[in-house]
Amino acid sequence: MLDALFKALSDPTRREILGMLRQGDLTAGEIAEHFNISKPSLSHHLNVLKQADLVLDERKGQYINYSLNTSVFQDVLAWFVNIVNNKDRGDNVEK
Amino acid sequence: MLDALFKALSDPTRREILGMLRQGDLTAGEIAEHFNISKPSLSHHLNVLKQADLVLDERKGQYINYSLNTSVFQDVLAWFVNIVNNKDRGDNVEK
DNA sequence: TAGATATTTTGAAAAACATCTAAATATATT
DNA sequence: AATATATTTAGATGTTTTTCAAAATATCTA
Repeated sequence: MLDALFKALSDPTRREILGMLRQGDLTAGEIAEHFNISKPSLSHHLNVLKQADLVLDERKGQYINYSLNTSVFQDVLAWFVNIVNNKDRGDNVEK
Repeated sequence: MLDALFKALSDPTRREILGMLRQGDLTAGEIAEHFNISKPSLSHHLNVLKQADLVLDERKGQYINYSLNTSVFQDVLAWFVNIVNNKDRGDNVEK
C-alpha cells in the first residue's frame, strides 16, 4: 500500500504527470503529448499511478479523463509526519 | 534528488530501517539482526538510504553508527504539500 | 457497417534492482 | 603480528521495471 505508493512516486515521469493533473483533469492523449515516450509507455505509467490510487480515471466517450486523487496523499503525509515527529510509541528519549 | 529519495522509500525493508532509526541510532549489525537478509544486502539498503540523504553514517571504532537525517524530510513534505494544496507558483498565498 | 480516433493490452528486449556467497577492508585485541 | 569482529565491495543470478512496436478494444461519425 505505501509500497505501491512510493514505487509509483519514484519515477520522475509519473511525478510530472501528477504535477500536470494539479492544474486540472487531462486525457491520456493530452498527457502523452507532453512527453517523448510512446503511448503504451504512458499508459503503463498511468496504470501504475492508478494502482497506487494516486489518480482516478473516468471514460468520457472516446477519451479517458485522468484526475488527481488527493485523498491518498493524506496517508503519505501521515507517514512522513510520524517519522519526523518521532512519536510512534510515545516512548522516546529526549536529547 | 526527489528521484533518489522516493526510490529509496519505495522499498519496505528500507522504510522499516527508517522506522527503527527513529527510536535511536543503530549499528549496521544491529539493523541486520532484525531482518532475514544477508549483511551485504543490508549494507546495500543502507547505502541507498545514504545516497538519498535519508540517513547519516559515522564510524565508531569497529562499528558504523547509522542515524536518521530528518532534514531531508522537509523537502518531501514540501513537495506533498504543494501537490495537495495546488499552489505551485509562489502566487496565491493566503491561508 | 466501415473508417477514424483514443487508449490499452500483448509480447519482447534492455536496463535497473535485490539478493546471495566469497573476498576485501577497517578496527580491536591478544 | 596474528586473529577475531564489523562492515563493505565484487561478481553472479533471478526478478522487476521501462520501453517499444504491433495488435486489440472502445467509441464516434459518416
